[in-house]
Amino acid sequence: MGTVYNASMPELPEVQSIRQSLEKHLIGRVITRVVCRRRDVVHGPACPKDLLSGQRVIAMHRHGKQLALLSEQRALVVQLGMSGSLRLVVDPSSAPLKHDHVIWHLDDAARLHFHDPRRFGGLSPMADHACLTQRWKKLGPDALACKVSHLQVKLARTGRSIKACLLDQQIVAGLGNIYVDELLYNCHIHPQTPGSQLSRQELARMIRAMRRILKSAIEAGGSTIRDYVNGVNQPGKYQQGHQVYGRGGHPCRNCGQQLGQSLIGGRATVFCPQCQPLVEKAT
DNA sequence: CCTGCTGCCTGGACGC
DNA sequence: TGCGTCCAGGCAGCAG
Repeated sequence: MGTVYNASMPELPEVQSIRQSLEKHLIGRVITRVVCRRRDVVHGPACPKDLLSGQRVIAMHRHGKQLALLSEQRALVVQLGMSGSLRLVVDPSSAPLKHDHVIWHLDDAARLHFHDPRRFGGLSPMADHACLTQRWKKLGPDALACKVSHLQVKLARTGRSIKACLLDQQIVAGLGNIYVDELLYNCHIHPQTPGSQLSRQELARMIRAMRRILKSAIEAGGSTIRDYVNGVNQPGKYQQGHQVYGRGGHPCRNCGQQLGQSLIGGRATVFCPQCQPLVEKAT
């Protein structure tokens, strides 16, 4: 293998796995106390009530890569960035880890720890549910619910590469570097293809592939690149399904040609030059 | 408005 | 062994 990656890189499937693993432990619990060990991971106000202290968790939602804990009145958005995780800690004697920045104490004696060594993630308190709705309205639709017509409209007049477009959370929410590369490989589309050049048919194929790939990744519990685990310490298995990510310079599993690696849309990008040719289209 | 680029941040890999 | 350097990437902010 080439580069060994050292981050969990939570994208939609990983965030969904975390949500699914935590939901049953958190919903219905009252947060008795919140300990904020690093103020700067909270964006905006960080009073105990902003972090849901004294409130009952009534739901856990997800949009794209963002999670939200909801109480009766408020909400708290959790963004994992690229190294963030949420961990349910049941053993009352276990000490917090070095980068456990926020700890929620629950009424059943369990705790929820927000851990984020690189601090690209963070927490955003929402005064009410409407604020959360408004925040998520600014993002594109969740990748699992994205419609062909939406992509067609958003990409119609853009000059950006399809890779940059799919990474843009305002166009579609939930994809990161891993799943965009996997998706484009699956669809035989070169990552540098201008977004506006894709036909409705190609976009329809892309959306079907997006759902298929994300769903199987969720079923596999996400991708564990190095140390990713869901909320209750289980790793994912989808990394075994990766066709291109982390395989730059290795043979394509479809045609055998060496996979190319370059910087596209500001990101390290792996693709097969033979299976994903850059098609020049007359304008 | 649109787009691309920079910097934030840590720790694992690698070279000397 | 230890130290310095590079690199990964989501996202906000900024410049052209």
